[in-house]
Amino acid sequence: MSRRDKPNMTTMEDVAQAAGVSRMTVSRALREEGAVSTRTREKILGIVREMNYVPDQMAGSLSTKRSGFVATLVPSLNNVHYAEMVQTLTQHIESTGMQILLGHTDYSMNREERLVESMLKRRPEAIALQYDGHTKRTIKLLKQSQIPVLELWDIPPKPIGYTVGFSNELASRNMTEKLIELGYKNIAFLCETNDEWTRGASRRNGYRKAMEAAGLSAHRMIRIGTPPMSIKDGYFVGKNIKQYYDDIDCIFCVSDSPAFGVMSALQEDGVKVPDDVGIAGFGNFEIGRFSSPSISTVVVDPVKLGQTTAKLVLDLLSGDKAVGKVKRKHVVELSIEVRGSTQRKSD
Amino acid sequence: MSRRDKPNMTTMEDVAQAAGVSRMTVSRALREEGAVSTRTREKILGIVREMNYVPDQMAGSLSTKRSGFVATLVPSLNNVHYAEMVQTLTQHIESTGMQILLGHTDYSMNREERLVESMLKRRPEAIALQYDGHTKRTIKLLKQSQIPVLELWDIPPKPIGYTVGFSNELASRNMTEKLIELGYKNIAFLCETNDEWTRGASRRNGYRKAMEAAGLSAHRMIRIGTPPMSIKDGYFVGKNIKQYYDDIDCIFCVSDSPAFGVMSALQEDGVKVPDDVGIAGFGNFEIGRFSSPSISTVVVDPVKLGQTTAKLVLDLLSGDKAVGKVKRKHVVELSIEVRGSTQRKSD
DNA sequence: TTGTAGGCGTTATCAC
DNA sequence: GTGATAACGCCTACAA
Repeated sequence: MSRRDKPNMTTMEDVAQAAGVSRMTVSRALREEGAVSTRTREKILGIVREMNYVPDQMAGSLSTKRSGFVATLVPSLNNVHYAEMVQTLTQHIESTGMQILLGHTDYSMNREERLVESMLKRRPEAIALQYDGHTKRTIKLLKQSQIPVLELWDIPPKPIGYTVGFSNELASRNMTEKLIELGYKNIAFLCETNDEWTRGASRRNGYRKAMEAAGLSAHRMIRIGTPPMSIKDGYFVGKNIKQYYDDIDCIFCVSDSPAFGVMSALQEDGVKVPDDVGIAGFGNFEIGRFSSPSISTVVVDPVKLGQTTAKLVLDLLSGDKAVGKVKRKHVVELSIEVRGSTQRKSD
Repeated sequence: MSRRDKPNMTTMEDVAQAAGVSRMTVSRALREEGAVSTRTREKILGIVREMNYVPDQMAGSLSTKRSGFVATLVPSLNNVHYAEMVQTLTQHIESTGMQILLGHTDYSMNREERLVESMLKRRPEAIALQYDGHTKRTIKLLKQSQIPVLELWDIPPKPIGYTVGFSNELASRNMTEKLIELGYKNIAFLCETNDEWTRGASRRNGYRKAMEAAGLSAHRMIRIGTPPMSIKDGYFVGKNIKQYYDDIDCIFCVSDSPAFGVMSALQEDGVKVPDDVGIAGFGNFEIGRFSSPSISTVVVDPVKLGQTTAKLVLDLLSGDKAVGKVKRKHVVELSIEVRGSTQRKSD
């Protein structure tokens, strides 16, 4: 028998016997569900503490059909935004006694599919995941799961259920317009090669549209590496910038990390930022706030996103009659922050 | 009835009926547990896919007494080290079909206690958590839980069960010795005020011992803020350095973040790093690698730590006869990386 | 206020 | 190779 037997995991029955009552009374006492005399309850709670009894929630859930789980999928934990969002979400969800079941997809739709399936086995009461494209099967599983599905960050073209996010395309377009307004013309866009990453695609589109709307050429597209793009990727591009285009006056990067990398490389080679070349990023990462010059960026607010998501989940699970009327699309605002890396001396 | 009824969540019984067999056969087919004819199995698996049946693992666990969970607690997700460690651990654990149940303590022992209790309700098969002091009750709960307890990162004075980590004190001592070797004498130590954070205390001790061993004074202790210490905290100290001590020639910081902050502030005020003042940090964070100058630091390897932890967990759960002989203390090596911020011109 | 009976969805066990 | 039955530990529903 390869199975580890917990010889004497104390059970509710044990507590009941020690207290001289039935399991039900213990169960009630533990859940502060009115109908227990104060005396009995106190006695029971005393014994519970003494025995360090910890109820088995799996058994409870099986009975109540409420797992107490909210499944959450992010592309990566190793990313301040996702980490912060998850922390915020967790705090709010935990305050109601529920727990987060967390997974990271590594930016892979297939891994996402596997994770969705394995999480669904835990019968979460809701699932929140980043929209970034899903496999057919993922979508089918989510739809059949009978639970609220929340897609986060980017706003999907065809949402499965609820949505909390913003338009990457719009944000990118706004930033590009800002750069144009600042006087840049030969703006390049730096992003990943991997098209599976639809977020990158949205941002690219925003750039392209802004450029075209201003009568500028959007052909300076530099693509390298796979998401998430790193400082190193940016550095490489910076060091070899001439081999891409030699008339660039500004580089808008799909994230702050490569933006920092590009900037460092250019500076090492004597290129002045922002005077010779402007640099902009996306995400408001620490490294762009504290670099010199600091890097202009699109600011997302992961805490806000986490709060909005939490509120939405709790509303949906509240059992309220009004659930049917919960708004399906929730928009979190973005803002553009212009910093030193694009503070061009007027020319 | 406030409870959401999943009207028709398909169950194993449904699959069984559709396949014209009993639940047990479905159960067996699903778990590739030998005794099912190939014909039957294929038929069943076909139906399972068709119906998009997802087994209820809570029910399964109740029966097998194996939850398939490994509980993991870290102080914060918003920290590259912990995030990376968790990702590594997750990947290894997932490959065996188990899942990570993750929580963050926000560096609070009380929050840790609450989390441990709520996780224990899920009957995890093992629990891995950062050692950083525990409440009495936490320790009691962990001991009674009957599952392997792994304390990570720092090595506790009195381990509860297994240990994977390093000695913060030793690492800090080594770095301080290195700084002395580089010619610094009036070395200050910058850390948090909050003593609950034993890691900070260990690092402080290492510094003190190295200084005293070299016949130097360890009185230049700057304490500010609560963990985790931020760039901002460091920046504040840098800006007001004269109000602390005016003869400092080197500042060893409890982490790279404040190290970066101190350095930025000093540089803004015309202090040359490393020539006037050397700066060292702890943790090998990105910001210290890419600052200029780059910041000398103690390098920890979260991936290694995650791997070691995963292997240990899997060994312990393997049901192998040799479990009794598994080593209890696992050490992950640290290294000192000397960078620009302490490359003093010989004097 | 408390207790009894039965079931949640799965698997262990033993019989066929 | 397959099925019937009895758990797993808790909670719902109803009875007292």
